[in-house]
Amino acid sequence: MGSKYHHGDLPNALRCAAREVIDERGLGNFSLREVARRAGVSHTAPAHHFGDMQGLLTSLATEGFEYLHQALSEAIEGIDDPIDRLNALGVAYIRLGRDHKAHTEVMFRTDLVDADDVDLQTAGLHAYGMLYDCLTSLFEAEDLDVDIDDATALCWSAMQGLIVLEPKFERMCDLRSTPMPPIEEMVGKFTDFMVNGFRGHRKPATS
Amino acid sequence: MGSKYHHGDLPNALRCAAREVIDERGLGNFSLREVARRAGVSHTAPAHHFGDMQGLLTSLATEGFEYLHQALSEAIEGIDDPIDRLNALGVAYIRLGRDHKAHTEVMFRTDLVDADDVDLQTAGLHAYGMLYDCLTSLFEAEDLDVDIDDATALCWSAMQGLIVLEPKFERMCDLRSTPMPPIEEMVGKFTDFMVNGFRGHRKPATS
DNA sequence: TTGACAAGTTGTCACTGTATAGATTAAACT
DNA sequence: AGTTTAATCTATACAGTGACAACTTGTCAA
Repeated sequence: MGSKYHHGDLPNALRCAAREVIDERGLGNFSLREVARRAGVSHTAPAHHFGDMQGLLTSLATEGFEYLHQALSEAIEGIDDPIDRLNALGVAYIRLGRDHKAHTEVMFRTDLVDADDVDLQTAGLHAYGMLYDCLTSLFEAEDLDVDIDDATALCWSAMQGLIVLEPKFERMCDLRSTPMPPIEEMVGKFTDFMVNGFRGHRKPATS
Repeated sequence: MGSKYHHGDLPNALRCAAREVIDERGLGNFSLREVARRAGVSHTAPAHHFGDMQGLLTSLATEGFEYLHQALSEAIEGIDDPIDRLNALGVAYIRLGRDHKAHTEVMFRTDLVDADDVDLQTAGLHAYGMLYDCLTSLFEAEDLDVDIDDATALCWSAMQGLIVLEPKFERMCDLRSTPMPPIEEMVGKFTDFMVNGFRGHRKPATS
C-alpha cells in the first residue's frame, strides 16, 4: 500500500516533515532534501508544490497563523471580561510559541518567507484582528482614549519579544542563580502593566 | 603592501565582510565563503580565527552587544530625568536595530550563535544592566514597588518585538493605506504606556 | 640555526538548493 | 470503452556550500 506513486496529500506531509526537521535541527540547519527524505519522496518533489524552499516555509508560516487564530479563538471562548480575555490571549500566544515552536519561528522570519504572499497576509491579519478586537472592547468598556493600533502594537510586541528573549532571560537567571518564573506568570505581569498603562491614559501627555 | 601574506587584522576584516554579506543577502543566504572572498582570503582562512560559522556569527553578536552598550551609554549622557532616559534608551535601541541591522539580526538568533560563549554573555549583561539601572532609578525616584527584573523584561521585550514586528506593522498599514508613524514615535508611545503601567502599581494586585 | 607556532593555502568530501527533462498515474472528455 | 490532458513524482546534472586534512609561508624566540 505504501508503494503508491502518488502520495495523496504530499503538501501536508511535507509541512509536517518540515516541522520535524526544524524542531530537531533548528532553522539554521534546515534542509529541503531532508524534508523530502522524511516524507519518503524524491528530493525534487517539494518544488512541484511549493516552488522553492521559501515557498514551503511561507506555507508553513501561513499554517502557523491559522493555528494561532484558532488557538486565540478558543482561548477567549466563554470569557467576557476584556482584561481576562487579554490575558488569555497572551497566554495562548506564548503557549503556541512553545507547542508549535517551528511554526512560530518561521512566522516572523521575514527573510525566509515571502511577505507578499496573499494567504500569509490574510492569515496574519486574522490573528492581528483578534487582539485588536479585544482591546477595542476593553477601551470601550473602560471608556479610554487610546489609539487601538498603538495598543495592539505594544501588546503584540511585548509578547513577541517575550518569546524571542525568553532563552536570554533564562540564561540571565541562571547566571545570577535566581529562579526563572514560569512564562505564563510573566505574561500576567506584562498584561497587568500594560493595562495599567492604558488606563492612566485619557489624554496623550506629550510634553 | 597589499601582498602581505599575513593580513594584519583578519578577524576584524572578516566581521566587517560578514556584516556586508548579511546586509546584502540576508542571514538566510549567508555564506562563509563569500565572506572570505570579500576579505580577499581563501575560503578556509576564517576557520583559523573563529573555528566555524557559528564562531564568526557569535563574535559578530558580541560586537553588536558592545556597540549597543556604547550606544545606550551615549544616549543617556547628560540626561537626568529617568523617564527621559528610558525613552532615550528605547530610541537608541531601535536606531541601532536599524543602523546595525546585521548585528541586531544576529544578536538574538539563538539558533545560529553559541549561547554559552562567555564574551557574548557578559556583553549581553552589560547592555541589560543599562536598562536595569535606568528603571531602578526611576522606581526609586517615584517610590514605586515594582520588580525591576519584570519591568526590565517588559521594556526590553516591547522594544525587541517592535524591531522584529516593524515590517509586519508596516505591511499592515499599507494594506489599510494608513500611514505608518515613524518608529521613534512608536517607541515614545510604548514607553509612555509602560511607565504609566509601572506607576499605577504600588502593590501587586494579584486577584 | 634551529625549532615551535601562528596564519593562509590548496584540495577534497559529503551535502545543499534548484533547474531541466523524463516517467508514472489519475482524471476528464469524447 | 479509449484517448487526451494535466497533475504528480523521479532521475540527472550543476554550481555552490561548510568542514576537514595536509601543505606552505612567515614570525619569533632560544
